[in-house]
Amino acid sequence: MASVKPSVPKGMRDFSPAEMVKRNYIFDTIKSVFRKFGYQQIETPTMENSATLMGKYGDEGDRLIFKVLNSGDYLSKAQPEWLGSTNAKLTNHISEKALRYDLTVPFARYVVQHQNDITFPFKRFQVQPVWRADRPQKGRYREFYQCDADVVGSNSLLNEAEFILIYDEALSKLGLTNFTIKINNRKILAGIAEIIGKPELIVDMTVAIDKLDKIGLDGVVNELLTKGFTREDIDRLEPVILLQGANAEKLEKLKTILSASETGLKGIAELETILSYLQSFTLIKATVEVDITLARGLNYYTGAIFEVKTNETVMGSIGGGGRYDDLTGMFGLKGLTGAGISFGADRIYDVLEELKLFPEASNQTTRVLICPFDAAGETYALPLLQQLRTASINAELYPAGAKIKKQLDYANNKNIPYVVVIGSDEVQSGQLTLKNMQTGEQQKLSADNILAVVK
RNA sequence: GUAGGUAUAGCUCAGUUGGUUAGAGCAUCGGUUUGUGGUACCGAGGGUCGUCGGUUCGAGCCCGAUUACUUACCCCA
Repeated sequence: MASVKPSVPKGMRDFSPAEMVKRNYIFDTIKSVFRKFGYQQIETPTMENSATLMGKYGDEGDRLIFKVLNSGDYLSKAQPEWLGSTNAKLTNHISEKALRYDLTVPFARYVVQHQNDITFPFKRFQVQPVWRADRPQKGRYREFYQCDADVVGSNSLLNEAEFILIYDEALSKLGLTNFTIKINNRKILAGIAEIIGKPELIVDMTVAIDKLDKIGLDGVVNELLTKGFTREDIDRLEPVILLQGANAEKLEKLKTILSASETGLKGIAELETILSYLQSFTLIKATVEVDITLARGLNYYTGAIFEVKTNETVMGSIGGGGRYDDLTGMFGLKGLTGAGISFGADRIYDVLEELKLFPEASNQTTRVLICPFDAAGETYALPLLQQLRTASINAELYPAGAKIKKQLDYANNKNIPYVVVIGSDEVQSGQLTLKNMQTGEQQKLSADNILAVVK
């Protein structure tokens, strides 16, 4: 067979042992916080039926879904007219499955499919990879992990307040000290579009004002003009998007501006309720900021929306979420409300790496390496090896036959702190040589004493 | 979908206005040291210079195409 240059597909990555230790540290931290707030873990399959996914993320989203080719000789069943039609239609015939694009839609499917077995409100979390056929760039991959927590069947705004507490606790535990949880409400955005008199352009409006801190006011104005807004519309919009002040202050001003919009006022009231819940709790490190320009792309959000940004480094958002009133409606279950949040674990990894926030000890896995000089030493070492493991000490035995130099190199590269050297002297005397790899000190000890020292 | 950048050893990269046998560091293996690592010294293996074509007496270098990777935009975690 011809040798193939080893490589992985675009936007996808291998993870080394050292990286996995750090990744698991992030996942474990987030999961433990989810559990603390009463969320239970589920998993869903890597692939969903295309029909489950398609149409849930907008046209742009559909384009970014990885489709999986049918098995078997699908072309033999092909009809001639398929080839003449659009790409999308042909795809429907030769691909019935697709890789999951996020965790929320599969979760909605799960809830509807298992509704009879679920006690509501149902609080679940899920940590799995998702795939997007996007152009990769910094902080964007084609395969990446999401850590989602969602609750369905409860319209209480306490859930939203708790999401903020979850963000605060998890990110603080990971060592971040300066991050902002931005909060907005889709109803407020709808109210603004209503007041301007262009409710049908709400999506274009939110996409444009979302870019305020990126392209500035002039950029936003230009984009709005190309999307069909007039000068007068923008004049009315400008005071809203430039709103300054403390959260309560912003909401008071908004009440005046949106006084004619019932929807808008409802959105404001919701935010006020969430903020009042938070007054009974103490946040560890997070700053909560009402940000009217926060939009979020997904079109199924209907109430509160969140986005988390770190202020210590340049990085896109590291988390987001919101409330969606009718996600399960797409699968035939009406009237079930839900809300959820997501952590972008891969981006959090990049941030912790950049800020050097990973704990130092996390790159040790094996605690003791036994280095035998010969086969006799190896045999002699076996009972000690088991004793160490029985005592819950991570231990390994370097197979006999290699030079000691090579064995110590191995211990070095794996960051193993203790080495036990066993040669003919040790076998004869029963006094084994224990070497501390950090200090270089050696001492002769019995097997029992070694256990006590390395413990 | 749009616009740039890059492609030379396992990895990170040098390589002069186009000139003879393409280099370094790291990594690997061996040795100095037959029972002791991280430092030092000596040595070895490893490259059809992404691919195809063109210009030229001569191309790693110039030109064209192509593929892959990458950055930014759109969109998004």
